[in-house]
Amino acid sequence: MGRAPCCDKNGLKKGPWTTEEDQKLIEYIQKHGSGNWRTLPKNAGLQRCGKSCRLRWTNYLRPDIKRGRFSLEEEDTIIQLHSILGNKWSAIAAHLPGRTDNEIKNYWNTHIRKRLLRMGIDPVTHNPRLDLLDLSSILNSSLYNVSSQMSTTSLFGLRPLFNPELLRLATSLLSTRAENPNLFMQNLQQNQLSSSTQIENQLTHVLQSSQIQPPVHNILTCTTTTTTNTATTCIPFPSEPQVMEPNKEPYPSNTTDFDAQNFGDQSWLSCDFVEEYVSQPSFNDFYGTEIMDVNSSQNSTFRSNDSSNQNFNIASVFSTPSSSPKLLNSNSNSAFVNSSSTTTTTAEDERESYCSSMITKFRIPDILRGSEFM
DNA sequence: AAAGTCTTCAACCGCCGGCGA
DNA sequence: CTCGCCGGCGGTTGAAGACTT
Repeated sequence: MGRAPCCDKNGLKKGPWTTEEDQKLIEYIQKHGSGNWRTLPKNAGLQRCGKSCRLRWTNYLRPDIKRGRFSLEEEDTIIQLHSILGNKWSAIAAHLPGRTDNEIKNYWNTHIRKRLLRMGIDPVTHNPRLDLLDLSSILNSSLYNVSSQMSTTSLFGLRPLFNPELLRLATSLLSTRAENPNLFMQNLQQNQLSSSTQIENQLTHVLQSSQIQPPVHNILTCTTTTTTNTATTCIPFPSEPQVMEPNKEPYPSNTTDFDAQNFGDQSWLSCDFVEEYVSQPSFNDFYGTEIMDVNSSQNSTFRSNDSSNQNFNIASVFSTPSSSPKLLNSNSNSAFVNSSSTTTTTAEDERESYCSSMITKFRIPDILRGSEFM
């Protein structure tokens, strides 16, 4: 049996709303509330179907709707939530007060999604697009001096660290963050150490299951590019967390390509897949991500808003290629933005850089920092 | 200045799940 | 239990404006 249409469409207006129609709808809802959408248009004197009225109200006329460009923080949140929730726009919108699911969906499709694609990130999986990466150059480099035993899955996406339960908990955590930031931060702080340890254990397990010995006391690096303005996230692994002093070089500054090196007790899991890599305070404020900025000018600046934050995470084990042709398949037809440091930086570029750093940092381990996941 | 192309986003469409009769 | 209604959701469309040639 076919379903009856939501409303009789005969004689009902479609298309853009006029200001008069808007006014009628607003006045009616202010008086009577937004109860029965089916009968609302008739009662309000509108030649529209109830669905259209509801859409107009929820997506445009509602007084609590925030209009205007999305802030970096909002973008940040959208990307994070999308990596967890996928295209659950209403769920994402629930975490962004004043933004509608439709608006977020549009913004994703017209801005963020395209930007991720330009940066070689699959907007669906939030992983680097392997088809755009020159895998041979990566595998032939000194990256993970462990021949080819590590699977690309664990190599790139840390997917093995993910499981549905973690996803559920991550969602829960983010809800907590939105609803009660204080509680969220409290939970984070209470569990920093255990989280850190357990993440390391998980990674160790992954490595072992891949028949790879954990690179204790060695620096595991990728071959660096000659691109300027390179930044790298370094993760002590698996030694104890440590604090990097600002402007203190964690490794020889004149080294741009270092294979397994021993730096005393410091063990680093580092990566420099990304070239344009901008640390963003907003993100660090929340996740406490530690970023090591490795400029070819030999200034290795450790950026952290909070020097007391001794957290380290396994985030950004893989950063994202955004500008270096070396890492992308030159035969690819995909659009490619070469945002070298000599290029004039636009607002969009900045967002792209921010997006790059953010999306990279928001790998699974960032989520795992939350106590609830352990 | 005009034509063509691209981008944006409000609005529509169809499907789905919850709920009550 | 089944059916129909309703609200909500995600995917898609297309008009309008912006941009390029």
